[in-house]
Amino acid sequence: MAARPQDATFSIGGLSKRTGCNIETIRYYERIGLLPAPPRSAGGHRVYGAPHLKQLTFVRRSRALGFTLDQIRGLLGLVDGGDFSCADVRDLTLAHLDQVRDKIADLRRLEDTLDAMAAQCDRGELPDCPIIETLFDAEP
Amino acid sequence: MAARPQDATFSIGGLSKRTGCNIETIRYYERIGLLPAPPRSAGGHRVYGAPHLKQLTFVRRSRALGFTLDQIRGLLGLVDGGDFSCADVRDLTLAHLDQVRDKIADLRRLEDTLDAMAAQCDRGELPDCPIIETLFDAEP
DNA sequence: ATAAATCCTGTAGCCACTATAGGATCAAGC
DNA sequence: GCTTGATCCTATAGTGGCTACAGGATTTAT
Repeated sequence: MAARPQDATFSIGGLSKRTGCNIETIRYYERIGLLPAPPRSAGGHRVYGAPHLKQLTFVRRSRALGFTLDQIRGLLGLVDGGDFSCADVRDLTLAHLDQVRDKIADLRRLEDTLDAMAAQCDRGELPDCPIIETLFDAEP
Repeated sequence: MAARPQDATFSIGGLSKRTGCNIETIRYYERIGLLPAPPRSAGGHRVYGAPHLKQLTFVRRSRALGFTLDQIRGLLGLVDGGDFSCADVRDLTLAHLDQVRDKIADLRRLEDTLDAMAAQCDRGELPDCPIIETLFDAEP
């Protein structure tokens, strides 16, 4: 019997290369229960397969989308439960989307303020630095 | 002689109320050298005055603008040096502004992706959850 | 058989705080 | 002057999400 590709196994280094996830981070995820502990070789090395690759990809992709590890745990719990509802997943996603939008709004305000500060400086030839003045004076 | 208002002193709690900065955070800033250690009362309580209030305001305001504590240390160093150049301050501000803009761009991409994912779900009546599918599949 | 690469565990560090525990001191009222 | 309650003190540990060692053991390639 030829080994099918989905039966392939690999070391933690292999998993790291395939996912772009740091080795230390993989072990960290296992420690905090975000990845299942894989079987070990005779010498104690971790041996991964396709399901681990899939789950780690899920975690990394979710992280890249800004989900916290706790939110990801929630998503994985829904998936693993089997009978998860699509609506639950959607709710989690929308809640996160709201957070992202809030953050963007915050940063935009920040951008405006910083921009205004730098612009004041542009006009140059002032006795004191207007940026420092702004920072020292209490309310915006 | 009547005490002028700028000679007023206050406890750490007073400084906290005046700046909105947590007491623990004030002590933390002192520990890491971001605020000078104030004189103490006979019993060992910290006694603050106007200059401390001014500097803590500076720190909090800079934090609110997203500067890291290290950047703030840099700004304070420039100010304390006395002969700081306005251009240096401006450079630091502009560098930070760039970082903020990068972050906004990142979050916008995130927003788009999350939005698209949620929208897929909206169309409903699918066999499997499209969000979960998306997260499990490798590249965006 | 050996050398180099990879792996193991355990611990500690990063940022910017926040939260406790277990006391000491202060300000106000009587 | 004394008591009470609020405030203060230090020291230590925890948060999230990793990252970076140290000091070995194992695997892989030659």
